[in-house]
Amino acid sequence: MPVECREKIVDERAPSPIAAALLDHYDTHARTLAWRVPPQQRKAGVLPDPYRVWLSEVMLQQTTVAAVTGFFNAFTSRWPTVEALAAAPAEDVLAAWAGLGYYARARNLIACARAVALDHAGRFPDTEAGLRLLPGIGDYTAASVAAIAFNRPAAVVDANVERVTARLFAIETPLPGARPQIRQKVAHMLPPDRPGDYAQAMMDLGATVCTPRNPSCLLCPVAEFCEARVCGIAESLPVKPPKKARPQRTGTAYWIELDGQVLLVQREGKGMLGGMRALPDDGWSARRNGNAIEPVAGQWTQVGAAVAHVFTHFSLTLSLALYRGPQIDKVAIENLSGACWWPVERIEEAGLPTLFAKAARIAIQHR
DNA sequence: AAACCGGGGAG
DNA sequence: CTCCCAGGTTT
Repeated sequence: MPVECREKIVDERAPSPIAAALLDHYDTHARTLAWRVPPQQRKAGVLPDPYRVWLSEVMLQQTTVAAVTGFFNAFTSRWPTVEALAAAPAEDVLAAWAGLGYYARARNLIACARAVALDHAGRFPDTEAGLRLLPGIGDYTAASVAAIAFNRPAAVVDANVERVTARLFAIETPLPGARPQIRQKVAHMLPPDRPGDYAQAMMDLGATVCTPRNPSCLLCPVAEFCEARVCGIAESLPVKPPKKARPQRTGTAYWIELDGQVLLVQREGKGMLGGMRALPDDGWSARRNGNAIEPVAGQWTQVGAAVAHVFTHFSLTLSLALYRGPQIDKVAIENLSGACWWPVERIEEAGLPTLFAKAARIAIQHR
């Protein structure tokens, strides 16, 4: 990198002109999102409901705005308050989460709602440290709820903020090693009067302008301060560690239908798709292929390579086997762990994760 | 520090 | 196809 690129563009001791420019841009270009208060109210100093901020932040963990919006609206319509969510049966909440992924979030969501309702009289802690103690709330979520819902001066660092900050200061240290430096920069620029808007302004910029590929530097409100842009290296930042190869696994799921009902199981509480309803399967996992052993003896019809599905750390080719009889002894089959019969006509309401929802769709076509 | 944990949209 | 997303928990 040329030496002149190392010169600081901004005097870090003064109130940050970067933050000021970000806030100005946010005031006119903020995204309209379901969990935000309307601009009119926001400018009048109205803060959003902490329950809605928390719920949105948990849903948004490693998940795009587009994927979250429908789930957020469904959850807040059905459970308008943290007390309502805390009082809901866990299986209802897990079923409502089906399709959103990372199901440990849903399990922690329930635990957190109940902790807030029972241990905190239904009020979310209003400090970063207090929030950080709750299940499913890590450094990022604690900071974001503290800043956005309570206007606390917390440094909010998500993947957007990492990218924006790495570029602004031309930080070439690979992630995650660069995080302490990034956090320091974010904290140093933080405007004490508007921490929540500052956090959201950074995230909006990362989502709409300072994008991973083809950033729109010509439209960027802080382009004049951006060291990476000056050096022509914006698109190459932040530097990320190399990804690992994804193993390919095979497995089988089993469709056992009798009298208009299909046999579902509830998966073990932890691990892959933990706690979710599912079709019985042959024990496939990220570590190994399934054993292809049918759960009960009988006549089966194979639907080979029915579903191709990609998880974070492995790919799965799921075969499907349909039971053809003879009539199953219901008492015997119900000995399968977590087994229950579910009406096929209401399969959409079972809350199957996407993998099994795909398999069910194929099974219904082939029965 | 590294592994584990979903799913979908963008390019 | 590859990349990445308002990360947290566990080992």
